[in-house]
Amino acid sequence: MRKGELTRQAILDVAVRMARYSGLSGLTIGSLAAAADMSKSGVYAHFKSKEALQLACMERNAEQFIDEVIRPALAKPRGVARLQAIVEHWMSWYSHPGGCLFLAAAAEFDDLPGALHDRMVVQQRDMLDSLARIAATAVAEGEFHEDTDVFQVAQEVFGILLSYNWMERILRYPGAADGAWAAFNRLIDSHTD
Amino acid sequence: MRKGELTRQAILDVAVRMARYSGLSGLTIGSLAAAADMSKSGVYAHFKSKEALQLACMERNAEQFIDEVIRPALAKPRGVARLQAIVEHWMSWYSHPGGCLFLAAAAEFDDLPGALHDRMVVQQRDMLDSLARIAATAVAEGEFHEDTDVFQVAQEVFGILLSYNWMERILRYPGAADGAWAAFNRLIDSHTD
DNA sequence: GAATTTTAAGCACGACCGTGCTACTTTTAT
DNA sequence: ATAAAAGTAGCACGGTCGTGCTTAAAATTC
Repeated sequence: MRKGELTRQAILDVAVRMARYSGLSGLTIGSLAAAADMSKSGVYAHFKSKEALQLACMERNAEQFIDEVIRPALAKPRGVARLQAIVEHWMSWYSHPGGCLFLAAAAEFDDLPGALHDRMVVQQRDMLDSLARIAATAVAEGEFHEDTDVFQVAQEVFGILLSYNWMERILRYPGAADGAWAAFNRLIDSHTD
Repeated sequence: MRKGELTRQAILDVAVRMARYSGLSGLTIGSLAAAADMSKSGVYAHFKSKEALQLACMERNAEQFIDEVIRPALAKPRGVARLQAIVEHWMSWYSHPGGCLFLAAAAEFDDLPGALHDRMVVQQRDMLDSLARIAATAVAEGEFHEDTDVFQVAQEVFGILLSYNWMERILRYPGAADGAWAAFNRLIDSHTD
């Protein structure tokens, strides 16, 4: 019982790493088995279907995101410092080899029905909510104006992150990070004055 | 000779529409043939390979983008008005059924080598350059400060567009458009004051 | 209208897909 | 140590993939 869970996690680690390159749909059980040094049926037995495997990848990826982005940010003091911390770690997150699986999943399933789509939307909403919640601490601490729309802040911060991702890893534009921080600082200023 | 080109274009129209949902990798010749009411080999004969078909889709999509986004913007007077116009049409572009093929391609090929990746990067760069070039007209017209970094503006505008796309079509957040325009206006203000 | 080129379908190929079943080996519990 | 359970591989299935070749129909040119 314990051994099984162990290899299951090992498989998932490989699967997530592969899916960052090929996407969740591009992931195949055959190539995954080869990469994990197992037989196809050996891998398959751990997930009752391909869709279950894909969903498990999404969950595993979300756990990693929490570990690498959310938790480090929550360790910082509430307010702007925490907001800056999450942006910082988020930018590092984007530089994972193969790219961000959240973004890949969003592009893959954005207009297709199904369980994968639904889970993806929930995860995206959770990520946005994390940003909004942290922005709210800046309001509570008196750093942001009382009437700040924290969802607006979340949307704009997310935009900064997304365009950073594009400029950095697709266009390989050297000024991507500087540009992102400049935009971020102006955003903060406009809400603190 | 003429009839062939005609059906080729018809096939491409269907292909692009399908690829908006499934992505360029998810597009298969079998399903494309079915959707175009042709045999697999009939479709295949118009493109010597799957990769060629995918590249042709990218080109066709780019043409449409120029027609629906770039050209309408260029019809507006140089400067902020033109910048606002391109954002407006760009936002409409994103609401195509299935989503934006540029974004899908970027997510699919961002870290994979090959001709599709290379073409995708060029197209993304062209889009960014269009934004920067229009921002430059705002500088030339004296609306933006002399020392404005037009690539910085392009990056930020692109971020606004990307996050709008996410909020609107994935999260279905009703305030997405308002949020995007609020961010846009603040961006303009900070460069004009 | 005849000759020729272009377009499309039929068909077959090897490969790989997701999925199950069966049998054997390894791990766990007694 | 033995019995039970869990994990893994082998193998086979129907299906679809991209790709080519061959042949009939259609469109174009003379």
